[in-house]
Amino acid sequence: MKLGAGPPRGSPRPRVQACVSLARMERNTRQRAAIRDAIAGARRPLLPQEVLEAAQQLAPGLGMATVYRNLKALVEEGELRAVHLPGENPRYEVGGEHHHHHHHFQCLQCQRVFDVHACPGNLAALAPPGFTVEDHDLTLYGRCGECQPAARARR
Amino acid sequence: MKLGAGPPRGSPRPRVQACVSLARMERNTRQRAAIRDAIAGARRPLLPQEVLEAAQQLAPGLGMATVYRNLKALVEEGELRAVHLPGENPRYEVGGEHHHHHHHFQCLQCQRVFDVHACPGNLAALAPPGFTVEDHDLTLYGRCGECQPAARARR
DNA sequence: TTACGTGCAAAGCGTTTGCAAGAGG
DNA sequence: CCTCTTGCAAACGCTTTGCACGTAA
Repeated sequence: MKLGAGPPRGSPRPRVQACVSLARMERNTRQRAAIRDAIAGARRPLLPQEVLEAAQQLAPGLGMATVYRNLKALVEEGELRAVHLPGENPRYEVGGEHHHHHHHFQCLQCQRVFDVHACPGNLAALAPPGFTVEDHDLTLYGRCGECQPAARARR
Repeated sequence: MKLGAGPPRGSPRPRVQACVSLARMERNTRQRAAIRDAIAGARRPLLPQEVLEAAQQLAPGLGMATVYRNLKALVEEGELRAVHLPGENPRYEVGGEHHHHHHHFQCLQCQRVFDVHACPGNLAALAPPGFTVEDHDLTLYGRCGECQPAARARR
């Protein structure tokens, strides 16, 4: 039962993009196009390994290092978004700057993830005194429309 | 800029504890006590590395492998809870089954994580129609009391 | 032509595991 | 005394990086 090392949880939370060490990736390469198309063509956030497999069909010989380098660059450019779910490796989906603040819903039965565009808002009051709230992440868990049990086994 | 491998994001969300392959750890060892005390004495979820450093003061010679083995066992026994924050390595805190529902706050400056005992509640309305909400995870981001900019460094 | 991007392989890092020595009961 | 637990080091798996070749512009 191996799990392996995780993703780069290193970088804490790049809320604001500093202008340092940006891997711009300005050239239009065959590999870069394949990676973008692979993600754009998926209906769900993809893991790096899934991106590799999908993009390799468009760009044979594509290597994992290139996938990681481009994912990182595309996220920095705002063309992609990293989707971090608790306890899960990061996935990647399309979503630019103009993509508004939203949250996610994960079905406890089918494990699929959905966007939730509603937001509870003003959560500043929840923090302890002396703390300043600047942002938040919210993940809802439950059952999606397709996984509603015949009866209802709420908790 | 290395980040390193991540934690075992493998298991999605162990809502219910299955009775398979439990690493019981039934003996009362000096190391096990040190690890439990280290976590119980902290006011926030600790990273494995932080647990090691704290527990080593109570049990010199303690190794990281023992920390991981005991963390895993204590979580399986329900004595500890793993705290998964988006894009972060897992942290560990006390909290059995009877431990009440709460959330977390991560300081964008010092990266430490604190418990938030408040809860916005009734988030069921946020989900799309036809979806059933059973639970949620909420993470607040901002600055903790000690990291308030110049102004006042409370607490 | 020339700097940037790619591929490969090796390094990094957090986590897990094999194995022999150590300790609880 | 016997088994479970520990500590060390190697193994693991995902991600990053060094370097030389390939290629967009």
